[in-house]
Amino acid sequence: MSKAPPISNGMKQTHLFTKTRFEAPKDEVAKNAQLLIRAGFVHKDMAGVYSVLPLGLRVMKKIEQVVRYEMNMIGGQEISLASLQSKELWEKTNRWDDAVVDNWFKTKLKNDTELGLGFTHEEPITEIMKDHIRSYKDLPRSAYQFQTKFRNETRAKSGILRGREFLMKDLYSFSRNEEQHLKFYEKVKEAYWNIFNKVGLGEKTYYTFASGGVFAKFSHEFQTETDAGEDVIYHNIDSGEKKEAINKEVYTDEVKKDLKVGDNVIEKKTVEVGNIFTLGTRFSEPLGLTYVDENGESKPVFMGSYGIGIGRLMGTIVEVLATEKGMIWPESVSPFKVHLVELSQGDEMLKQKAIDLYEELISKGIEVLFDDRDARAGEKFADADLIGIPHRIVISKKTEEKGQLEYSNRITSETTGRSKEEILNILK
RNA sequence: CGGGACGUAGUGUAACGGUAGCAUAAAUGCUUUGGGAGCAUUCAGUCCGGGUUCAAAUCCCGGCGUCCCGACCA
Repeated sequence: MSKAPPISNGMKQTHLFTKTRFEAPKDEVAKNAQLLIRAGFVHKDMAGVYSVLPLGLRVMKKIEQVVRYEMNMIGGQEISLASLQSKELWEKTNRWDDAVVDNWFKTKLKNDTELGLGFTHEEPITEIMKDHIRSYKDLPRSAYQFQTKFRNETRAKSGILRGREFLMKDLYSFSRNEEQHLKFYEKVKEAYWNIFNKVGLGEKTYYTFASGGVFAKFSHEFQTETDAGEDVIYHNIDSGEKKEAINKEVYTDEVKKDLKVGDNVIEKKTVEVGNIFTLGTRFSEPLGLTYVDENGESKPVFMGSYGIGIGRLMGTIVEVLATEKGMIWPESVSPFKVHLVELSQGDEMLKQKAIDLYEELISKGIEVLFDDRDARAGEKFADADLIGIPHRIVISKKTEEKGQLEYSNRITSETTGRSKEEILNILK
């Protein structure tokens, strides 16, 4: 009896409060921000701070869902950590001092107690795990969240790729020793590849060796090739299928020798879309997160942390896949699956037919953005190209005469007359 | 944080120290209708605070804000 309200699968553009705009704002140079703002996906509040609007939020949620699935598959448990951070906790790991961490946003309670706005969460998650990890039998464990991070960057840039407030997926792992940790590390690596492949960035992404910190020779970054990026990596051409590279920051003769990389490399400009990091006991020791092993011995937990910037990922997808005409979303993260465009031009029968089709698609569980606006064809097509939904259906006098609908694909630009059944088959 | 550029209707752009204009968007009407239409009418602007001057969008000082290059990015 009870049916989910169909409204959540569909959106009429006459109802959507955001508008597209023809021109990009003059103060945005980055392609990602220009297109996302023009299409009404985000709104810039101030330098490095963007609010997310309905279409943009749908993309963010889709990306989250792709990431969430992979995190769950490797045993990650979703949580939500607080943004307000206590000074005392961070002093224990020597990360409160502005001389050590220069991008804290700090604030105060009414009684002058100092607080920070979380820029990462190793400390609080470690503190929490002290309540729940006692024995080697409790390990390994991992937990992740999607949460807004605050970083007081000296310079925000590249549109939404480097902001002061941004949504991030951060995963933390807890293992009994390095060996157990590395097993999980490899699983995260695979999960990350799945994620970047699913969101359409796999081909342009490189598993990159970067500086590792205290407990590991290297950390690993997933770097996606784009001119909007701020990192430089070197990819060994001889490595064939392997999408591996070395970050410029560690590209020394010694490292090249270590990784058996010759001089046959190409330089690429990239953006860091993910990272995986061995933390070892950097946090568990100062904070006292220990477990007891089989011999009754108390040992510090061996940790790792793994991040993916959700907003940055959205921006990178735009950078990599968009054309001059507009964005192109892979189906996995598109705000809607289909863009239904009606060109009824005052023909009530045709309009009703379009509405019926809209409702039918929704009832079949297909997400539809319905351009029911009373606008000219050119404007509608231009907006559809800008918004970048992968499948488009046009219903018009022309299609009516042929007894067909028109289907076109944003990615291939292929446009064909097809029956409704054929189209439903494509959308399956 | 160092250097540079800049700030004019919702958006994008003009204006020598002397009438703030154009385009677009928005509103109304008529025409038009498969790739950002046409005509007419309307709405709408000089970031903030000082100073110079008969007169400041324009020159000077301070602030705020934005972008770019660099540094930084644990």
